[in-house]
Parts: sequence; structure tokens; C-alpha cells
Amino acid sequence: MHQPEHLKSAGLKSTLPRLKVLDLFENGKERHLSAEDVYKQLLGSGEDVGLATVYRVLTQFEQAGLLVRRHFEGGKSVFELNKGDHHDHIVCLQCGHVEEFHDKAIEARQEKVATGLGFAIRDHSLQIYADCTKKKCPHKR
Amino acid sequence: MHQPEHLKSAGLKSTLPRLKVLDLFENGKERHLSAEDVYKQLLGSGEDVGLATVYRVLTQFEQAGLLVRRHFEGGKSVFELNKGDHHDHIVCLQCGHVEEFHDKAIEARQEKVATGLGFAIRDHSLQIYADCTKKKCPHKR
DNA sequence: CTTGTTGCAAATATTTTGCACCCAT
DNA sequence: ATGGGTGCAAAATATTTGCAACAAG
Repeated sequence: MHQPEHLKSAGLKSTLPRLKVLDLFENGKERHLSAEDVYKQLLGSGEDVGLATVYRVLTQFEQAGLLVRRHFEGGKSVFELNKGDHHDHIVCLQCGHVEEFHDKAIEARQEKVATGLGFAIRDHSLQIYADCTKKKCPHKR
Repeated sequence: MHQPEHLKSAGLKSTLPRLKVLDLFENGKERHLSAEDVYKQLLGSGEDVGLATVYRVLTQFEQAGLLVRRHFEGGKSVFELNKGDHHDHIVCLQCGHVEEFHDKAIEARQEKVATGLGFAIRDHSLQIYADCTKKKCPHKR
């Protein structure tokens, strides 16, 4: 599996559920997963974890800076690996796939607008909800 | 109170709970309210409504285009009057006040980015979380 | 009248927490 | 061994729904 250094440095013991969750994000197919997604995938792999543990681990990883929590529509929190870079998201309304993008011009304008209104940006979140224009949505679930 | 034309044209009967909720958004102090906020304010005004009715009314108003539903952080939905214009939000981290803004350049870039990735935008949501730079935050709660 | 609307309670959905047992160090 | 970690069940939070009583047109 993987080295538990990340966990160590975060003051977290290297346990099976934690290693498995980390592995899912590092080597899984989807980069953006909800607690339910993680839980189901672990059960599917024959792991015997509780949903509560998944929630606890995800929250701990978020606080440790290993994961980032996103608030898309739909009431569920979605997590992804914290790669250190900032990016925004475009969510396909047809299949739910999440694509990432970064646009310097948008960031610059945000800075300008905020400054103009007398604010100092600390963080921001931008999601675009869209339909895929290709004949077949390439990201069917 | 108010004319029920909005309701009529939306195919909704003009009832007391609906008129009261609409009034809150049109004449209330805060433009952005959660279901819980609306419910508490109505109870405070001596109205006898159920929380379920508030949720139903808010949802109906959203579908009728009278209100817009926002998904800020915190797990709760927040509603505001639909003034027809599109705008994004800047949330003051110090007092929680919500300021609105609209920037053509940002919108244009979003369109460009989405098109470039093969998507047709249906909706988007942009929130900036920031600190007020004025000596005293002018929006203390 | 007739159909839409409401309040209440119960049901969902998501996430958190209490607790006794288990395991990494 | 021992303190953190886990699973399970129950609680907490946000929202939806079934249903009988009720009210607008």
C-alpha cells in the first residue's frame, strides 16, 4: 500500500482504515469522493469499515491538510487530495464528473473586485455546472 | 401587506404563509435567509406556521422563479429574492455579512473556459470569503 | 364544492457522537 | 499496558413526505 509518513507527521496512527482511504484518493479512478463514495468503495473491496469511521478519517485528513473539502450542490461534502495548488471546478450535470481548471484572468478580476469593495480575499470557491457538449458524455457513471 | 400577483402568475394560491414569507424577503432587513431563519422570524411575529410549510413555500417560490437558492458553506440552503440579475457573493469572514457583485470579465472568462473544455454552462456559483479592510468592519452583527 | 394548502408527525438523508472493545506503538 | 482508534447504535441536523383537517376560488 503506502507509506504512513503523511499520517505520522499529522499525529495520526497508521491504521488500516486510514491507509485504505488515503490509497483511494491517491490511486483511485475518481479524484473527488463523498463519504458515501469512500464507504461503498471500501465495502466493495472487502474492507470492514464503519461509515462513522470514514467520516472521522475524512475530517481528520482535512484538518491535517491531506484532503480538501468541497461544497458542491446536493447537500453532500466532497473531498479531494490537497495538491497544494488552487483550482476551481466544473461539474458535469449529466454524469456528475468533476473537471478542474484554473484561470489567471478570473483570479485577477476577483482580486480587483474584492479590493474595490474594501475586502481582502482569504479564500474563494467557484463552481460551474454545465452540460457536456460532446455527443456522448465521456464520463458516464 | 403585498399584492399576490406574483403568486397568481405562478399558479399558487394566495395564502397567509406565502404572503408572509414573500414579505420577509421584500421588506425584511436581511436579503439572505435560510429556512430556519424564515421560520424563526415568522414565529417571532406571532405567526403560526409549521417549519414544513416554510420549506414547501421556499421550494415553490424557487421553482416559480421568485427566489434563488444559494449553497454557501455550512450545510444550510440560503434563499434570496430573484431580482432577475445574476450576481456573485462576497462573504465577510468577520461579521458574516453578504455583499453582492457582478463582473462581466469574470463571466466572460468562465464562458471561455467552459467552452474550451467542451461544456455548455447551465449555472455557476462563485463566493469570495474575505476580511473587510476598513478599520472597523462596517457590518458588525 | 373541489382542489390546493397547511400543520403535525413520521420518514429521509447526511454527519456526529457515546461507548465498549480493539489494536498500534 | 495504554491511549488512541474502531464499529455499532443512537443522536443531531437539515429537509421531505404522508395524511387528515382546512381554506381559497
